[in-house]
Amino acid sequence: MHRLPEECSAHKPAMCYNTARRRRYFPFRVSVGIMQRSLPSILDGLNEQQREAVVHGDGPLLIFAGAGSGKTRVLTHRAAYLIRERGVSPHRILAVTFTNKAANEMKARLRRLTPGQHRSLWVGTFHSICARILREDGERVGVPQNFVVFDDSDQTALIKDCLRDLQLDPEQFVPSRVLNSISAAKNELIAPRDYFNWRGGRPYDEIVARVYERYQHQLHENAACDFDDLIDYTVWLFERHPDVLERYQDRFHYVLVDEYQDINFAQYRLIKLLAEKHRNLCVVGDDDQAIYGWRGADMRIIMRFDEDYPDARVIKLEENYRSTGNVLRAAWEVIRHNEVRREKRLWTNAPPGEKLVCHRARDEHDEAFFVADTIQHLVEHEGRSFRDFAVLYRVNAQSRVFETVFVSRGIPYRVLGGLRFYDRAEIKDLLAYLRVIHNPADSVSLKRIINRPTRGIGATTLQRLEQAARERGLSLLEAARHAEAIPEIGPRPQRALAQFVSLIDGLCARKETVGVTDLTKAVIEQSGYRTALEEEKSAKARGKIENVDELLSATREYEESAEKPSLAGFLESIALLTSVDELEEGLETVVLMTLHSAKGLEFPIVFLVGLEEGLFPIARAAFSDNPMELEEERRLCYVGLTRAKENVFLTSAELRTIFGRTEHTMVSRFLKDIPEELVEAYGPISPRNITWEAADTSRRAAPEAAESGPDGSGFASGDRVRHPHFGDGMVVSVSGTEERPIISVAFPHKGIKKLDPAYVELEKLG
DNA sequence: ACGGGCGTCTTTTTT
DNA sequence: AGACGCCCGT
Repeated sequence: MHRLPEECSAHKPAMCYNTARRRRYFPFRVSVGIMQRSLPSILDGLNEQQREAVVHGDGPLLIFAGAGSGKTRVLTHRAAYLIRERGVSPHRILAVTFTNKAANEMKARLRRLTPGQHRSLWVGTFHSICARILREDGERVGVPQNFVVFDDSDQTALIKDCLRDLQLDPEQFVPSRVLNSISAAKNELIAPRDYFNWRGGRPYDEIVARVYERYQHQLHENAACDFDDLIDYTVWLFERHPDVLERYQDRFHYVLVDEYQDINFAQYRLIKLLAEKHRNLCVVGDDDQAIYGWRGADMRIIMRFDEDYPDARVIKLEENYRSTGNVLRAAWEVIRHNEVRREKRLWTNAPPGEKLVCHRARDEHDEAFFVADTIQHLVEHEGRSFRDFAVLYRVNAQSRVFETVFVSRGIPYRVLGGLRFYDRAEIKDLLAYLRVIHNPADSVSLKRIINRPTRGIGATTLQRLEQAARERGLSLLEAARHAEAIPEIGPRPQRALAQFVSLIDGLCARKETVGVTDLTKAVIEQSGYRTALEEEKSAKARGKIENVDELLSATREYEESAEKPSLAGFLESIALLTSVDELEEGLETVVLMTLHSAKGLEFPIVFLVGLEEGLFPIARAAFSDNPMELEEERRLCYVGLTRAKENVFLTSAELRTIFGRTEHTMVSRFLKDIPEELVEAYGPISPRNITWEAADTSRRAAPEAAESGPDGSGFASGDRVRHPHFGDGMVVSVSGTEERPIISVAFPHKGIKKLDPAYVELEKLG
């Protein structure tokens, strides 16, 4: 019998901080169900619109599915309906989701609705589906069969190499920014040679274009794709090889796409090509929940669906089954301020429920105390469990204070999206070994491990080796294999290299005969990795050894659950894992995550924290004169509010220290959008460790009451000022001493400037 | 070749 | 406040 992990850990008094523990490989292990006597009905319990969407026949269909309107249900029931009632072979259906978790959930539900048939249905994320297609047919566009997927850190490492090769100053051309530009181009299917014109031909763009070109070249040399390549190469495969496209078109008579509001141009193109022939394209989305514009998603795509397909059926799902009336009303009051949105409004039969609670804390510690107090109170006195709560924040950096406070209070919690298990250095090292074994051309991974653990191959040797590899057109491993022919490398490093090559060769020889777990074991032992850690004898090293052992249970788990386990499959599934995929359900813990990660999830009680101008909405949007950025922030707020089934707590801090800077804050404008009658306010509370009852007595009428302009400079947060050079801006904070205040002013396009009024003439605007 | 220590820089969200 | 990179001493 397989013991599910929650059975083991649910009643442990200790917390399961995910900082110490790997999360399970598969977020969803669907428990083996009892045999279905009779199939669940497909149409029962659906409302009129849902039913309409499910039974829609052929032709394009657009479903606007508001938050909590039963979207997943409609999607799965539609697939089941096609299979059971219309005789469509599941083999002919493709369903594209945003996360693996959503894909797994859909599979699990389909298993119940169409037992025995669900297996041949393709469900996956854009990236996993494309990876699968490229694995099959990628060679037609130059993608080798054993390609690897480069993650974020691989990409950055490679970009840095490219900058170095082109002798560009990484100060001037910040790797992460260059990478963003390249990614933006790839989202729009722009190839390196078109980049310069596409961007408008500034001198900077010419440089980026050269880096882009080199980067692509290097990816190719490494037999690697980055995330965006997976989509782009598949589109190119389809565009250049109509026979391949037709094969897939004929396979997938029905295409379903979830989260359509968050797709980018390349993904749009891909879906368009796939669905072109049969035109049975069903897309589901909600323009009010479009929150990925910053990474190339284009909500105009969903807005224009009915222009693209004039015969499209459009169905709106507006009945909400998740939240109370008050929560829904609050969400509405926020989102209705957006200009760019389809007309629609969620409604519910549910009672109004409790009011939202708002609290303005003194600083971020008090904010965390308030959240902890509230959680403890509700758990102790109102029968709530820790799993009922989610703390949602705008930026990951906010999680730390909550972690500290939760640890001290003994509140069990998990943080999503921080440092993932697979991002840890020791795990990445071992994965790099596996990747080199799988794909010897992967020089980025090889560089990572060539001297880890240290084996006498230092920076100088590596440099010489790379040089030789470049000159001879060899991969790093090939160059290392012939190290004795490189005169620049001394005899000692040559021997070390020879030994390293034979280590890799030995491991490669075993990859065909042993499973992933045994191979990984061999890597850990033969590479000397474990020995090196054991010799270190520090607490840190012991933790690493634990993680290394955890990796072995991950491979074991993979081999048990995968249909056809392989090294390639294991590596790929890790590369395409998202942070929510690691959210295991049913654990008795509070969950902390960003608002972005929370999309698609729901919790009885939600804390929306850090509701401050400049944090949420984030500074860039708050002080930008591009209203679209603010609209995206507002949608993010809408997403946060609609995660709650029963209660919402909204918090902010008067003083916030973040990234080592302390600043006075103003309450978020989103909070002010919510009508007073929906909100009750608590605070401010000054003594720490207050109890809920204490907070209760310090109830105040308005949360903004504590806002003040705290100094003698004549300037306060929120003032509009005119600068002789920068123009008009808004004071966002006042710091420094009372005699010598320093004022931070946000100027549109120019960012936030720290100004000393003693030197600059600042005119206060009425 | 290697590791420690110091200084600098960065901080939106992530498939 | 933390991560990272660089430089220096061993």
